[in-house]
Amino acid sequence: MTQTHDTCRSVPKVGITPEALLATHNLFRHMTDEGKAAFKARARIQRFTRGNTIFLADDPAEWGYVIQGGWVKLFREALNGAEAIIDVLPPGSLFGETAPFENGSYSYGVEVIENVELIVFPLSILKDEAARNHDFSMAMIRHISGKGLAKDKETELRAIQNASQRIGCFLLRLCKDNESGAVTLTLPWEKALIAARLGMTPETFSRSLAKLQRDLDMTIKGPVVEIGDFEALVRYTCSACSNVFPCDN
Amino acid sequence: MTQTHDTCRSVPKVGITPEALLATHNLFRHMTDEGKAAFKARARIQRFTRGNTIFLADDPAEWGYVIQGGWVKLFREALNGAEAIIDVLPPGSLFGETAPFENGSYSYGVEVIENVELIVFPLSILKDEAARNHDFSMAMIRHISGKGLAKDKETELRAIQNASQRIGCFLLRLCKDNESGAVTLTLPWEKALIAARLGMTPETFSRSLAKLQRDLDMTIKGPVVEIGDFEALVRYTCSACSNVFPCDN
DNA sequence: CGATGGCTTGAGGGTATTCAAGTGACGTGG
DNA sequence: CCACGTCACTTGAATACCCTCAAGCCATCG
Repeated sequence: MTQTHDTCRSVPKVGITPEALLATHNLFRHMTDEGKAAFKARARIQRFTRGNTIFLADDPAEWGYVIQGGWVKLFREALNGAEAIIDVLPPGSLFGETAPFENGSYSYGVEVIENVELIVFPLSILKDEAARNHDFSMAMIRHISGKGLAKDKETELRAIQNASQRIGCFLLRLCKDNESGAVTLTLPWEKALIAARLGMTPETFSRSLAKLQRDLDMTIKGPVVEIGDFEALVRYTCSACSNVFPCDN
Repeated sequence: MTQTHDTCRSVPKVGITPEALLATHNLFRHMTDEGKAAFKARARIQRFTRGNTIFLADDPAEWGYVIQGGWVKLFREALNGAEAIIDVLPPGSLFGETAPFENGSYSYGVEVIENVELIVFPLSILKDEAARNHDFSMAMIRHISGKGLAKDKETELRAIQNASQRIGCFLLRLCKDNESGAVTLTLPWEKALIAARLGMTPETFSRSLAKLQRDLDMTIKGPVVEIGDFEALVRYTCSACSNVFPCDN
């Protein structure tokens, strides 16, 4: 019954091969054979351990990355040292890929929060591909637009939801759609990291989770969360959002 | 000396003609002659008065808009009535244009905050143009990427800056670059709206502005702000940001 | 066994919010 | 011309929310 840290928090390690990526990914699969060949020839696997910095904001952007396993955080840092977490990315995510279409520099820094394995590839491949392959450039438009949508929703949530509601929202998104009644799920990362992702301190996270436990029918044991009344959580959380569950993002 | 509301808050009315837009705008100027002809044939001028809703989030997206004069706010609304202001757009801005590349619906609502005059055009023109014109699709990638960058910065500022710093940042962006010493400027909209745009209540805005007046060398008379020591304001504000003034956005 | 790391809990404080009242400018209508 | 209402804004008091600093718990691991 007692699960170890590793199993209970494990998230599907994607471990996708460059070949599979090129065949299935909504962006990469639109590349020409020529581009795919270049990708296969030049893509490399890199590993970084927790705490390492992959790149910093404003670094000249030369490489794009696909996460095969592990987690990274995207952040921006103020002159006074304060840090804003833009996002936390799970396996399967792509990052750095929009830089060549912005100003040629990364717009955020990336740090490893759980040992990662990455596919690294030169951004020139994407840029060249977009320049010559119209189908790919259309896919890139959809790709970037989708990111913009997600950012708008993020802005809304941070503006409107309080700490407990943000946690509730996070939990709901961990569930498959159309759950009801009692649900049990496992937090995918350290609580401190979820807290940062949700824009709060670990202490606030802990207290707000305790509040959810008190007010709604929930039980938390370590990383395992039992939601007694799924609908109640939906009511509590989604009242402070423009979408009702199940929402798409 | 006493300026009326209208003059003191007036902002350059762009009043750009569809022709000029097609010739100069970073996105539109990449259209084919065919697309430009379609635009000219089908673009219309519309006027809306303050308080009117142009469209709501999740409405099917059929029209794109260019602001010739006036101001609008982009917002998302939660079920409980809370409203998150995504952005406030000045004359010259484009909105609704990314919807056809997202899911075909607008991702935010738009409401008029100061009587506007808009160029309205069918989004099918953009979609068709992107489908057949590679140059245009590349321009669209740059266009959307730029928006994404701005959103990341916005996230950073909301996370890191306190109310007074956000106001300071807002004031600095109203200034032309390379100001120094003493500067006088005029708030472009109602204070309550600026407050909402900056993610705070009107009361907090008022108090935080008073604090700036106290702590830095500033004087506020109605919508007129006198900055006594520009550099001091820069120091105070930009310490909580990853950019130093003058920043680009 | 002690050290460590993840997490929780407590106390105290700061910032922003809400609710409420009040001011001053402006316009309207008697 | 003045009374009145409206609107934008300010100010005050009480409160909610979250943060910081600090201590403590507990499981894991060397």
